[in-house]
Amino acid sequence: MTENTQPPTHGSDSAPADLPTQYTPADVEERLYERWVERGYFEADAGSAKEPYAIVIPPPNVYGNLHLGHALEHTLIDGLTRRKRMQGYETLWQPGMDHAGIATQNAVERQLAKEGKSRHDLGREAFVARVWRWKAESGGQIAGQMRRLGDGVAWSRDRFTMDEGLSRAVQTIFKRLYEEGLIYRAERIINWCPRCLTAISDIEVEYQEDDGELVSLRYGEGEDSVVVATTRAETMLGDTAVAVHPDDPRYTHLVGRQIALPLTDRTIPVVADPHVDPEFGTGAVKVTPAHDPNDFEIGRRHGLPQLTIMDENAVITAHGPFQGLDRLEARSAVVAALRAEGRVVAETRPYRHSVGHCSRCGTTIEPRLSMQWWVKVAPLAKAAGDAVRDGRVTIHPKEMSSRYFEWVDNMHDWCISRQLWWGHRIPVWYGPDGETVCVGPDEQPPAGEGWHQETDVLDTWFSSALWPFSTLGWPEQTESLAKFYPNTVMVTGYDILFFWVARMMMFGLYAMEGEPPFRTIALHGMVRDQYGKKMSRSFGNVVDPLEWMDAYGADAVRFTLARGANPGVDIPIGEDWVQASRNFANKIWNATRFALLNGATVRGPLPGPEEMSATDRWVLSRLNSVISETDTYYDDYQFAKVSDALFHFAWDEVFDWYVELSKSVFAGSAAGGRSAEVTRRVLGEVLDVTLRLLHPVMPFVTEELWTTLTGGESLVVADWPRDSGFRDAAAEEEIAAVRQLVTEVRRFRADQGLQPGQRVPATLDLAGTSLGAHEEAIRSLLRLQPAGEGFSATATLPVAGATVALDLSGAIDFEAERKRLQKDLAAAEKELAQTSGKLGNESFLAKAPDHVVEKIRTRRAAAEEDISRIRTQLARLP
RNA sequence: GGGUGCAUAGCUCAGUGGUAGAGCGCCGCCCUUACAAGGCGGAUGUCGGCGGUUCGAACCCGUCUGCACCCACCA
Repeated sequence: MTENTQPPTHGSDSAPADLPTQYTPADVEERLYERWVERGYFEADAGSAKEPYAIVIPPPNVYGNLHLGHALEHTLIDGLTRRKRMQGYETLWQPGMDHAGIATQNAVERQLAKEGKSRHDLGREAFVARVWRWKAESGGQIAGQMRRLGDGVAWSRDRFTMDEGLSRAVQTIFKRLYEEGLIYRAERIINWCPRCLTAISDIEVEYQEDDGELVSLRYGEGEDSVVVATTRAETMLGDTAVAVHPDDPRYTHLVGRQIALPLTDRTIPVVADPHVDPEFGTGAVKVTPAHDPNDFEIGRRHGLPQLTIMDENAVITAHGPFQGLDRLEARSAVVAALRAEGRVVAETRPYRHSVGHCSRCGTTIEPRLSMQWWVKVAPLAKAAGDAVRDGRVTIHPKEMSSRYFEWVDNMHDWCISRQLWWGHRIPVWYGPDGETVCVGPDEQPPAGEGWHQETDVLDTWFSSALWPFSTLGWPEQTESLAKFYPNTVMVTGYDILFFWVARMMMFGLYAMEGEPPFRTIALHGMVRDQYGKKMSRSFGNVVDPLEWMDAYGADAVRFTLARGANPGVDIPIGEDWVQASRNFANKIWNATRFALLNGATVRGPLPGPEEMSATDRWVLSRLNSVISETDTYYDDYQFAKVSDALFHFAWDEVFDWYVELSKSVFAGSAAGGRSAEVTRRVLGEVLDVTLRLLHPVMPFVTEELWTTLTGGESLVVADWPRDSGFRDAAAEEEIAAVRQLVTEVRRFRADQGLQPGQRVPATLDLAGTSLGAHEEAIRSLLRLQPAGEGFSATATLPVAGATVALDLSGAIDFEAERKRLQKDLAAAEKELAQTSGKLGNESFLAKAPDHVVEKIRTRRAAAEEDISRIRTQLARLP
């Protein structure tokens, strides 16, 4: 590794030609990642005396693949942890995966379906064994993708929500909650997915506007009849009442009476319930307590029977002609039957309304009465809200807090039981005489005739909620737990604020004696396509990050994502943008290559300010500003700004100007006394620091270049740069003047149609400016030739206090120049008028702060100068 | 029905009171010996509409319009 670390000597022909002219990610990524892992850089030592910095990975679903959203999340987490590691923290990026109960089970069931089998053919045990086998393959894929991305995770600590330790954690907390009455079993209306055949929680239901039909039905006869409306006509078979508002005069005569329910031989009561909105529809509501959550509540209030008319497949079980029909078939059949009886009032009407769908399979949810396990969330949610309210936990960006509170403050009890096979089986045993025993991790389940374990498993988010401490060994009081809990930051998408973040807060605070699971929640947005559209399989705009990494390298993908990552805001990304980042990586590569070819070095102390030229002092002044800026943005999770600041500093300042200005020094033509030695050292310094600053976001290309440039061991364990405090405003101004001069003359050249490479005889009068030292550099950048004998200027440009006289050999296009100058003059005159207007305004002078007035004065002076300069130039034109 | 946010260059977005910015795209000229995945130069905006506050508004206030998202047990 040290062969190519000797900075080559200037002028040597054996300069490091071993660096190819283009950066090829495939040549370095795998090699570097292997090296990092082998050397254990990413492992975290719980026994270390260093201050801890811990982030847990939002565990990817084990059955899945990493998509761009993961790539974003991992880029941000990796960036944060790499920087902190460089800053000397004991850094843990905890890896792991989630068993993703329902999603994984569905995926494996689909697989089985292809073989013509169902999970019931295998039986529970064999099915679960099969999922485990599949987990081994699929999980390996995800790990591979993470390595490709460069994720600096502590692989030795890899965890899985279903592994033994985490299962113990689940059992432990379940038992505690159960014993404290915070977990209970109750029969209620739940969201039932008739395809997945399980209950799901409220947040697993996605509401969509669906087209349905609203049917108005007449119940009862004559005076005693009432019209109700429904979009789910089949549920009328389970109606056990009609409800009206207590104060509704239209129905007072009916309250308490029985009316006939069509299609059945039953009569049902009319009840008065304040829940009914008299303004809505007819002001009368059919009540189906077993199939609608509202009706369930009304039924409870009035002691109504709960009549279940469908089975778990949403097939009608009620006897009669509808038995055996699916709910949708039954819907039209019921409407037809009612119509035949003249019960349908007016025409049915198309009706767009919000309908719940299973977030896993899209099937329409069927509210269903059933016995389930619940977490009583009120006390837990209260604590979770308070931790943010009192500032123990901070949410970034803070606007997202309101969403968090909205949910935490209005949370209903959490249905945690799932009628699935893949997941943590609920540790409760039922006895022959109706006993119920909750079994802790180290306890033997009750033995004997008639005992059996609950068949339901837990909601997958139950174990995810323990993630920040279960991964650290809880319930054991491990060294890791002591060191890395609470985690420093939770980096995740705002879409799982409710699913996951709020629940980690609840369980973390509960299990860890009031210590929240993390200090800060940093929320990122969703990755979208280049037009800002959501990526979805059905729309066909989903991108596999691996494809882009193959084509442009991991750094390019990472940099693109980071550059778009404004806190909490969605991130559009297109392939063009990844290309642009790849170009940036290549630019860094070549700038470093240039530096190496010219003997840039990091050895030896940095020369003192007095030994350096203004160019050197300028770039170092800027460098230190950028270090400080980078820190500020990182500490505020402003990844877009970090990336943007570094991009512009590196490209626009270092590569475009410092490197260009140094060329004349290396060419040995710098007459202004710039020392090549000093320049080599400063260039080495600037690149060294810039590569360090970029490393968290672009780990591969920076590592490869930095080790070559400095001979250092690795950027992963290198020190993070510190702002030395060095600033040189005078040098910054001086270089700004050089840039202005060069740019303006270039513009003139371009306007005159001069070939960029064409050398033009010229004199450069820098008297009266402080730019004397830059003469050679300016000449070289502007392709100016020394003016020989008999030089005669055809164009003279006063710029930035200097004068450039050029011999264009008669090629000058005076008209074009006159036009341009006139345009500039107009702009300058407008500026003068504007600034003069302000300065002539009493109120402005009286009320504006001094620095603003001063600025306007400066602008006016500049405008005046410009005007006289341009007039001079115009006057010189023939 | 509530809540939050957004409307700025062709596209995607920064910019919270003092001369309108970036990336990509576009136009022109160049293979100038680190890089054509490059260099240099250029064009482009009534900062969604209307009012108000202010010496001064993309920015603060009101209002209108159009989007987006979240929450909610509207038959």
